[in-house]
Amino acid sequence: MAVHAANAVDKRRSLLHETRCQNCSLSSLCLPLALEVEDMEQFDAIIRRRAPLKKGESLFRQGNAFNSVYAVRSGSLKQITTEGSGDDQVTNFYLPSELVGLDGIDEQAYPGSVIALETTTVCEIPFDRLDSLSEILPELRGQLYRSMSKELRDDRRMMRLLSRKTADQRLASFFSSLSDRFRRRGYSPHSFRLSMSRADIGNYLGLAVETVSRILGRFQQQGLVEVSGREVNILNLEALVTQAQEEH
Amino acid sequence: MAVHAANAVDKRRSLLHETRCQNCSLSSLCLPLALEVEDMEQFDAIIRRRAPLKKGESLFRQGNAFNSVYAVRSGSLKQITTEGSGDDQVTNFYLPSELVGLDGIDEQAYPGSVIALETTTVCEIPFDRLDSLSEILPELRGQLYRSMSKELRDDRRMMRLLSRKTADQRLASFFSSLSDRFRRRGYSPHSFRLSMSRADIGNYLGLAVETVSRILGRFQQQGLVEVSGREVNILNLEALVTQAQEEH
DNA sequence: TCACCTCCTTGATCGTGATCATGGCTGCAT
DNA sequence: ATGCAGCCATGATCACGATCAAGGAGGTGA
Repeated sequence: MAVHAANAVDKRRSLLHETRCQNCSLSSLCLPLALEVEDMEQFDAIIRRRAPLKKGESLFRQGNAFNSVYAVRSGSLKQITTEGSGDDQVTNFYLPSELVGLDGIDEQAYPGSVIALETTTVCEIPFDRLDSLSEILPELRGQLYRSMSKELRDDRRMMRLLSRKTADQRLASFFSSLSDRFRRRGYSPHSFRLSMSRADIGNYLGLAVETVSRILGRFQQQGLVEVSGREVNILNLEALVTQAQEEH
Repeated sequence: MAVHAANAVDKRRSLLHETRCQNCSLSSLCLPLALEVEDMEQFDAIIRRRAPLKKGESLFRQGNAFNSVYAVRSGSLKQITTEGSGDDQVTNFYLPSELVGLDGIDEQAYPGSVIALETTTVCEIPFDRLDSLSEILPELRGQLYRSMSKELRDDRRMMRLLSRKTADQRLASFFSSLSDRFRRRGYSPHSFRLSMSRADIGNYLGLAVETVSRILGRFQQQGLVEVSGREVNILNLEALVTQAQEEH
């Protein structure tokens, strides 16, 4: 009987192209990374898989009630916060294994819209259940604290970038950071495809699109990268990292 | 016997001008805000009061091992992150009831130095004990999540400020935000003393000191504020808030 | 009282990156 | 093929705020 029920669940999951945390290639980067197998099953049980988002679709909109956080499974998304009329700001890009929505806990509403940059799948994690589970799984709780803490650190780095770095340094930072994030996820750190437009990049880095274009052109002339549309080849990561960290 | 021990503790505390969370005027803003009386006693028990910091002294330095978070009790502090040689960046100001050090959890080291801007007292909260206590006190855990989430939201607001706002808007934002924070803490939202220098403000907002000075002068001419050294009188908070939010 | 130091203000000039304007490229529908 | 739309590149000009320079205000110690 219990077996039947379990099978039914499994069947539904496989129909939706879903797998379990235990089999997920991202489990070493994702929230349950510190969990033992039996604990991971408990965690897995609270997760809701969602149908893939198509490019341009939103996971949620700014102001929607906060119920869940989401772990990116594949694809990528951007977070956009709007203030007043038409003044959009890209505040984050999310890659696989990253957690989306943590900034909505406080006000019980999402402070920005999150939009898929390509076909993207996410795992939905209802926050009240995550919170309850974090009560009995100290490792999970610790991981949640660490995730939020890391996001705080990253934000501080971003503030430094926005307030003290030149346009060149910002782009160098952006590309070396992307390269690093891809590397950690097992992709090539040298060759990848940007899922976001130049406009998104510029908006995120506090630069005009034209500036992004011009500087990418210059980087290419300097032999740092090879860019063709959204295909990127990093030729000299070393130099890019140096460039990103240089004093004015 | 137990009574004696308790008295001894009380005595030591009062010698150090310390009180308990239960009597603290900030308890409605601080971490234990959601706790019942008996729970607050448990929380109170893990807190270590520290001798006041004098102006310019540091609570901890960038890179120090992370052991505790701190709640500001009185006074104020700034967080500074240094990269390379001499490139300092002020990434935060902390006022009473705010939590310091949450961004150190992830790497078990503080990502920036935190320095008193005036005579300042803090409550030290050892993080491992806080974590343990958050296991049995769901309200405390929730409050911790909310604190971090709020900081994330504030960071996003800061990013928007740094990447899209003019110098005038940044200062208008800064003053209206300060005013609001003072108001919430029961101080006058119209009249207060800045504990940070113009240089600190400029650094924090991504502006040169000269620009800060000039714009404050202009605000004064426009009748928005009255500034004399570090004494601030906000004459037209309304206009300041509008100014801060205006599209370019 | 004076010298000294830090913090702040004000003026003049310069440079980075925004803005405006245009044209090319790519993909897509018909 | 053709037209259209979104995205990207490049050139010309402009403006905001940085930087350089100098001087004033206020506090502190000899």
